Amino acid sequence: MNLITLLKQTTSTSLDSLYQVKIQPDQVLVNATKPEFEGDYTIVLFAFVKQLGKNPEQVGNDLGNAMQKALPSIITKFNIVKGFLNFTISNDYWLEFIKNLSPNELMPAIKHKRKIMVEYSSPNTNKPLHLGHLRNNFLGWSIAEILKLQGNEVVKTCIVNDRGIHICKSMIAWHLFASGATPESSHKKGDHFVGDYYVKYNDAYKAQVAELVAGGMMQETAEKEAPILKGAQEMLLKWEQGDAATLDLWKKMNAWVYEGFEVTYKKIGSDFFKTYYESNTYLLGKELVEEGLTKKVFYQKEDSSVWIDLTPDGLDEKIVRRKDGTSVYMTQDIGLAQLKQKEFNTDASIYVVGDEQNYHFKVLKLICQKLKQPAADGIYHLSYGMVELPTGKMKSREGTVVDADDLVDEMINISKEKTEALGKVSDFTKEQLTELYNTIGLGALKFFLLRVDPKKKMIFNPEESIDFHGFTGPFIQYTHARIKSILRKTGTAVSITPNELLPLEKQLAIELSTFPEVVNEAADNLDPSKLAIYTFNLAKLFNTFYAEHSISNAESEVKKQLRIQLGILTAATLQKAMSALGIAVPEQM
RNA sequence: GGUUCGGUAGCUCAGCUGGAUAGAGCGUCAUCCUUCUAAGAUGAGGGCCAUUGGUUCGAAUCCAAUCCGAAUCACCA
Repeated sequence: MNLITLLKQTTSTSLDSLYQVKIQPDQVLVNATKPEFEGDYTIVLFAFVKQLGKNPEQVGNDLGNAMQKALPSIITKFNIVKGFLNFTISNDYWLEFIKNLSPNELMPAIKHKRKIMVEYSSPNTNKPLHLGHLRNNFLGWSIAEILKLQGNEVVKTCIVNDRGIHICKSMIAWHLFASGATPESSHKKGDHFVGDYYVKYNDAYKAQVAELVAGGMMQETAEKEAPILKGAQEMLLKWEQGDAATLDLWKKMNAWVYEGFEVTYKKIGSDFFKTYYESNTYLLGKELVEEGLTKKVFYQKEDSSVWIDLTPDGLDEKIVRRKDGTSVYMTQDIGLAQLKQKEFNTDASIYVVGDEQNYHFKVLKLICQKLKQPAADGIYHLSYGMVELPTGKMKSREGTVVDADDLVDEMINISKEKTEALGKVSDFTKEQLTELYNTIGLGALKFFLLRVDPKKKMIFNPEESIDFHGFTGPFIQYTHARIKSILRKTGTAVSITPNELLPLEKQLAIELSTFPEVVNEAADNLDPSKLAIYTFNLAKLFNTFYAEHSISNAESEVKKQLRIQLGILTAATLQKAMSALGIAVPEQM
């Protein structure tokens, strides 16, 4: 059992036997003691002094004595400052902890394992990936790894948005302006090539609207009448009717995009167990509309469109089938949720989607619940904030985006420059160097995007390059490499014997002991930033320790053994935590 | 207008299930490589925690109102 839980329980039982008062262990607040006071853990007494009708000094003394008696091998002493009861934990307890912790078993599996689907990435096939997609991909990958670390089975999926009017826009632009050009002929990555035509469409559209307005047309009418828009709409219609030429063009252009995506995904390390294509799923959910009507969850208006009334739940009315019988986005999503449930039978399904769709997912879950879909309660939306530029939102069609490929390449280049300037890896082969640059560059980028609370929007300034010092991926990678360097010299065979613990040694042990809780917290909140912060704190603490105490040149052999073990455990914990963020840690850098 | 989310150091962010003197990183200034990797460490400076009121022994944290910003409330996806 972990120490904090033990302290809470013992507090509860001690108070019961002292005063015959029932206080649940959950109600007991146990904190790490502030450094300026003596002790390791603090129980806040105010919470129950009132209930007991005694002064804090009295309660603190009684409780302190009772707890020390109950846990003689753990609590060595206690003191009371105002309403705070500070316990000092015995060195033996921490020594045992350090001795028994295995680098291969840092994370005990949780009791209730689940099968969880994580859907992430969801690209559109009319443009290349940008910085916002990177946030999505890193979050999705990381939350999947965190859930796996807990012992869950995870299925990663992706839904590709490969049809619709926006796809037809780049198609019509290619049709009109490309005169047969291909990614090969223009030496471009396929997704970028197609994305260029999406921008070209938009430019042409704007020009046409302006022209119509200049000719005396109302702005609003012009926006509907622009010939290129008409062309795109016509293409969509043809696509839906299965027109062979249109489908050929669609397939050709999508294939270009997939080829480009594959390169990017490989580089950033995203993968999927199954990929769904909207062109296959956009008709799903039709039977569910019928079912909903029978169950009276949905109702039909005079024009025969079908709706659900969510006003009793504090939301609005929502359409689920148009009057022409076609389904809407929501209907598809309900259908897809049902399909995924049939195929994988998961306990929970996490959708990694931007916060602009908060409302959509609230409604989706609610409708699924009302339809009594088996997976309904397990729907979670990992909602993340947009990545914005100092000038505002990124817009693909305006071309004001930070391109994913460009940014990744830039990060790798910077890591190359910095590594070369430091000159610490002269013994590396060319392949090893390439791998190292990738590891560090991507590490910096991933950490940068994962270290903040997902639900907060973030501003990225392309003028300021992403840092390699301080609260960053490379800092943690560096700490890991440094420990490994020491361990290469000292060896890793250790035997821990009784020993006095210095404050920093104890602090390291305490920090290491909280790893499982942090993983669980990150998983429960779908928030990898909790782990990122933890790795930083651990690395920072180790660096302080490193500057203060020598490992290979320790005061005594006993100390050396102890510190080697602390080094092993710290390196392993950093490696585990970082890999759950999708970041590799090098042996040397 | 309704709903939701946010406002903490010059900048980027932690802390938010109420607890001791509000913490990091970057940037600024100063110190530390003949001893395990200086992508490091140590220290200084920097704060009406948006505003006002309330609850409480105790509020950055909870409640209410106000101000500012964002998203959303599509027969778009």
